[in-house]
Amino acid sequence: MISLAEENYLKALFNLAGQRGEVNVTELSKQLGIKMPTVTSMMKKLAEKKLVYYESYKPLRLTEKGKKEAALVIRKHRLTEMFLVEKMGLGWEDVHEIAEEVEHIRSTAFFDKMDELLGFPRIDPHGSSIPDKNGKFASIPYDKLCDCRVGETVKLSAVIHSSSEFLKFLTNRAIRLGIRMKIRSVEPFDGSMVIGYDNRQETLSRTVCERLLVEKGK
Amino acid sequence: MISLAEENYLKALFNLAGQRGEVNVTELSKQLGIKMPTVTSMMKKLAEKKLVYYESYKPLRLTEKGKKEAALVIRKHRLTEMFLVEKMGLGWEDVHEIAEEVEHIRSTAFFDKMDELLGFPRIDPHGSSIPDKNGKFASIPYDKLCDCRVGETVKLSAVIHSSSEFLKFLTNRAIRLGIRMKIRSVEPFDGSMVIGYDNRQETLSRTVCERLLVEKGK
DNA sequence: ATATTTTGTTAGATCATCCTAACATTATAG
DNA sequence: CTATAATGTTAGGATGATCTAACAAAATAT
Ligand SMILES: [Mn+2]
Ligand SMILES: [Mn+2]
Ligand SMILES: [Mn+2]
Ligand SMILES: [Mn+2]
Repeated sequence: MISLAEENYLKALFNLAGQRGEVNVTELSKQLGIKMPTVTSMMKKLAEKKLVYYESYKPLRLTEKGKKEAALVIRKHRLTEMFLVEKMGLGWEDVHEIAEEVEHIRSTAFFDKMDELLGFPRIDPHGSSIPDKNGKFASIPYDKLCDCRVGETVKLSAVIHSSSEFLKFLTNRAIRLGIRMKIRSVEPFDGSMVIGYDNRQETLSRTVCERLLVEKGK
Repeated sequence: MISLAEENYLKALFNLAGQRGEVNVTELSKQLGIKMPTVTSMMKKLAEKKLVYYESYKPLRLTEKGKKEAALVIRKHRLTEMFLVEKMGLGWEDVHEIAEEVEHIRSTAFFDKMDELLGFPRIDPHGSSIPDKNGKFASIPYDKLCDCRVGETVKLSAVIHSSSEFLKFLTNRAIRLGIRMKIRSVEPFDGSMVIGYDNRQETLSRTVCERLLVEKGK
């Protein structure tokens, strides 16, 4: 049995593990807002449960079992977000906090029903992929908007998971998933971009452009 | 802040407190499946928080604050059950267990949205009253089916909250809220009743009849 | 190559929730 | 009105999840 606290550690490990699949204690500690000694001792416990590979002073890695369990929590989180937006009419900026709690509900029937009512969606309201029941991801390789060139037209497909403030900022500018954006210019000085979409134009800071994931040639 | 465990104690206290409003440690312990010494120490904690009146060897009573907090948990529980049945298509026998977990979600926006989507229902799928946002109940005085006389026709309005086995038993016999039941006869021997409803007739044990709440002259 | 900084671990404590064993009080039955 | 049974409390301990202070190892800078 995996506790609520353990589920949050697994999820954070999964989300922080990049390509290399390695996470530092410091990073994980910051992500969770939990002090390092607490993280270390939890890592030892998760290692006993065969969910994490742990060796002193080495980076943390999830085992296959750990990855699967993490993916199942992420599945519950993202299905919840999708359900809250699609079936309950909440805004994409309001659902993450609620999902952070609902993801720990144990009843699989509850989430299976959400899945069914949603028509088995493969992406959540922020454009992230929803793992299947076996914890398998269908990950689409997006590009960051900030890595695109002047003149390109791209489709906004996902936002890097973030605060409700960021999502409200986007909503205020009518920036939402699916829109086509044309890169009009890039300020070499600070990396901010002038973007055209719909019938408008906005200057977006580099910080913003790093969090917008797009598909080229779409 | 009221913890998940505390919420469960408050809810159990509220549900066990009859007219007299008093609950024994033994009863509460049995209801929650938690040993008596644990209950005693939790009562001391809830007393410090002004949620319960506690004196050694005296029956337990909720304070007004305790009643309100309990009612708010019950509100979340019953709204959830209603939502699961009405908006998600689950059976009335499947929702209690899920609601037992969902009731601890802290987001009020989540439950307010359910309430709104349901059109501000006043009863849950088992016929129990849903408290309002201030924890106020509109309690309708039901009669137990077993207290009705031969020849009476009554409307089934609620079932005393119970196991999914009981609810499946009722469903298997097409017994659901709203049906009219006519008491054909009562077996003096064991109190079982022969009941006519729809176009059928069933003999229901006293145990069953004690759990069916009806309205007379409806 | 050493000194300093950053990162991670150990030791020891707290708090919440639960338990069992032993004891105390209250209620009930002869 | 005692003896017994039922009910409730105290004492002491376990586990899970967290913390701070002190120490150790690894990385970095001079
Ligand atoms: Mn989220
Ligand atoms: Mn969470
Ligand atoms: Mn219920
Ligand atoms: Mn509960």
